[in-house]
Amino acid sequence: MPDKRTEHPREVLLDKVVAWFMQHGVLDTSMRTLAAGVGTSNRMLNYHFGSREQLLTAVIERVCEAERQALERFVDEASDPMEAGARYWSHIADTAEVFAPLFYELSSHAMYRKPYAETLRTVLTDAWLSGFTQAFERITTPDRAARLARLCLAMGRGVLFDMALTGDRAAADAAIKDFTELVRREVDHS
Amino acid sequence: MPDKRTEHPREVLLDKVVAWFMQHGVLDTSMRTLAAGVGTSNRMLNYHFGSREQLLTAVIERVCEAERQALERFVDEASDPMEAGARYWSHIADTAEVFAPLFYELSSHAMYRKPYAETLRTVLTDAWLSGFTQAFERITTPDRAARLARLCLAMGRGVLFDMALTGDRAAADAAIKDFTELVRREVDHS
DNA sequence: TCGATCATGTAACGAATGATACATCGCCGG
DNA sequence: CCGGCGATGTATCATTCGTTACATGATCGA
Repeated sequence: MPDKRTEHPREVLLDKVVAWFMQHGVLDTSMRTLAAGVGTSNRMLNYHFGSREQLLTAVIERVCEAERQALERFVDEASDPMEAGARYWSHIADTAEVFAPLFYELSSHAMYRKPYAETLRTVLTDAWLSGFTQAFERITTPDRAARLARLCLAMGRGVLFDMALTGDRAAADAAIKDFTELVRREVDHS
Repeated sequence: MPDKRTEHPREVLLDKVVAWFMQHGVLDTSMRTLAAGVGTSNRMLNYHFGSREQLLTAVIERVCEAERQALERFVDEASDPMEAGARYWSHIADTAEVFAPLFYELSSHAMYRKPYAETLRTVLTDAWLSGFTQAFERITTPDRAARLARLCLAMGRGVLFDMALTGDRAAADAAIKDFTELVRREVDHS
């Protein structure tokens, strides 16, 4: 068990804040509502994070960090990119119900605000694109690897979007399966 | 020129509101800020729309209506679904810079609120899925048409998302081109 | 034990919010 | 010409917002 003093209350609070945001949304949640939702006071939120803006930044960094770790695991396991992708998709899908709305909300927020867009673009697009490309280069040419990587990334997000909006997990799984086969045939035939 | 009295001020106001939202975002825009942005007063926004919530509903219905018309044009022209899709993509891409952020913002908003989700799901997913499926049934089996339709829809949204976040139109065009060829080969080989 | 430092609760501030009451304007029908 | 009605401007309501001042509690080293 970690020493109580080493788990800074700010981090513990941030975990709860992210969890709350995943269930209730970010942009129309006030500091007081959020504070009540995570069992503290708005006074504490401002004490630990400084301001609402800094809290939002911390939230974005936290989810981006989770993304980075997920990518790292993916690259480590991606000896067969197709299989690793399929396995990773099931993890995404399992957690998507609470994760996807926050993901798209923060992203749309970033589309209006360049500084956020820069951060999210780096983490969500550049990093994943690089990871996918590396993985595909093990089974095809670099040029084709880059193209397939972009398609996989886009497809994953599109399917995730549909699932978040419709709640239809089965259809999403089927779509990923269809697409995986499509790509596999494409790689084999080349 | 249409009679001045028949273009209800509410509708012309709604046009301006949607345009403003596309450039500046919805959720953190106040009635006063919005009113100033579209050259009126918050008094007028409440007069014509009743409340902020009803205004948001009107905005969603407006963009959904635009979607419906776009779909209608697509289905009419989709004798060759692949070519129609490519043509329609270029239209999407041209208008995406101001359209996509609002699209994803409203969608993420809907993911937290079931009533909105129902409306958006019907217009954004069911209708388009049906349109794509119809188009593909002209060149392949019904089962495969449904599967391909879902893939195309998801891919379009994923690529649109990437483009909105990165601003990289060329990469998006290339991805759509790659995917189109992928699908075309799949249809031809079956 | 004592003091220091971090954490927390209470209460309040000024500003901004969504909404409205009231008066007024302009236009068209009679 | 005027009477009604939709549209608009002005001013303000009560709330809620993000933030902060001040006081108190908790915990641990010296």
